Amino acid sequence: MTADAGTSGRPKQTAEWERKRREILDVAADVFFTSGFQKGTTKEIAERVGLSQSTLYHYVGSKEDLMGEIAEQVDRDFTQALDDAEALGGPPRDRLDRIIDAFVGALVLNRRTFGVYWKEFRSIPPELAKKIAADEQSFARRVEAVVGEVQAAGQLPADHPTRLLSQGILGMMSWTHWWYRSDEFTAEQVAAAYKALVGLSPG
Amino acid sequence: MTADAGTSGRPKQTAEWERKRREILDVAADVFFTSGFQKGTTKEIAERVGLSQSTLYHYVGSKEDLMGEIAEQVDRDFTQALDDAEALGGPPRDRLDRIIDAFVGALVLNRRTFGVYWKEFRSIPPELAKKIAADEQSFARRVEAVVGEVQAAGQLPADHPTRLLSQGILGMMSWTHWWYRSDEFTAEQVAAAYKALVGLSPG
DNA sequence: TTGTCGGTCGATTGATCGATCGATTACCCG
DNA sequence: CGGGTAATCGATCGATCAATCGACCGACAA
Repeated sequence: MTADAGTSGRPKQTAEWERKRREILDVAADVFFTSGFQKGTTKEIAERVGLSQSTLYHYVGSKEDLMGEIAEQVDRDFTQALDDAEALGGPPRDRLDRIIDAFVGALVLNRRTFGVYWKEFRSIPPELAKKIAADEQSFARRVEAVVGEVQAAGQLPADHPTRLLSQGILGMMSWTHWWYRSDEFTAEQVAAAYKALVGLSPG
Repeated sequence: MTADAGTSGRPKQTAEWERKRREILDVAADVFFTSGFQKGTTKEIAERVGLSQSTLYHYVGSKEDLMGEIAEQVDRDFTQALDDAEALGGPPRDRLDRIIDAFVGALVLNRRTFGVYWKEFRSIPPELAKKIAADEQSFARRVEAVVGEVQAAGQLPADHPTRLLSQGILGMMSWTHWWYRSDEFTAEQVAAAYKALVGLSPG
């Protein structure tokens, strides 16, 4: 991936170069979010960054690479949020509370990036997609484990499969990307409502 | 849309013709679901129905039309499910119960079609997309109204915006299309778990 | 038998777009 | 100044596909 290591090496301008790269990624996420991966053209991305279409390829190996890096970012955000939420320990219900806070927070902060991730999952380079799918599954399993503990503690209905309750919670949160507009509610309000909805203590 | 009423009229074979049309729509939904609207080719659709790419155009006006009709189907399913659920009346909580049952039921029954609807919403012909977006909004408002009543009845937390609770429930249900596999759980199990999760009486 | 017409196909067209190439300019180091 | 390298661009290539066109076939009616 990432047409890395050419023959003589990549530019040293790591300062400005990396900054521009970041900008390209951001713009790409926005373009893919509004137009989709296939319809969003490299020309549009390039021009919004102030480059010609061909110059874009000095910063990026291919259009697919762009998608790949966006997905990797989301992947990292997922696990980071979960790690943070679980690091503090405490009773199961508190951990689930924090997972919801962290997940909703991350999602609201990067609505477009997360949206691209879900809507355009098929456009991720196959190799990378495999790894990311595995990560996502392990993510789901970790959440499931916490939900299971909450059930055992009697704070969620125990007479239903843990997997279903867990998927319900994950879905509730994930779906936020579909309707959320930043001028209506804060991430905290959303998270608080979700926690209340599943019978957890409000934020 | 729907290159309808040409000059002299469409074929009379309404029997076989309509049957083939239906088959094309089904296959298209499947192709779009697995490959996406842009990547899924008319050639693939045609061949899976047993026609040549060009012959497909005797049954369909354009690729966009296919997408449009898939979306209209989902649109109808949405409102149908809601109408059915509300027709019986009764206390708010019962109505919300039935909405969840109906929505999850419809979604599980047509996973691929619903998935296409959400992932490829941008590919719906603009004119139609406007109408469908309006329908979806009115759908959301109707659910919101019921959720509000349930809150008023003290069966959902009242200290959170109705809209957020409603979106949470809708999201939980909608997301099902992302992970659901028919060989693990039935629609009833899923619906029951969702109802329990939001503190409603189990099915 | 012959004419019509629905259904079918292969070939082609036309447009879009990702990616490459060669040339030009700007910048830094000696 | 002057050589090298990064960054930029315009032009172009090559591939993909939706959509059209013209021809053929077979059923059914007169």
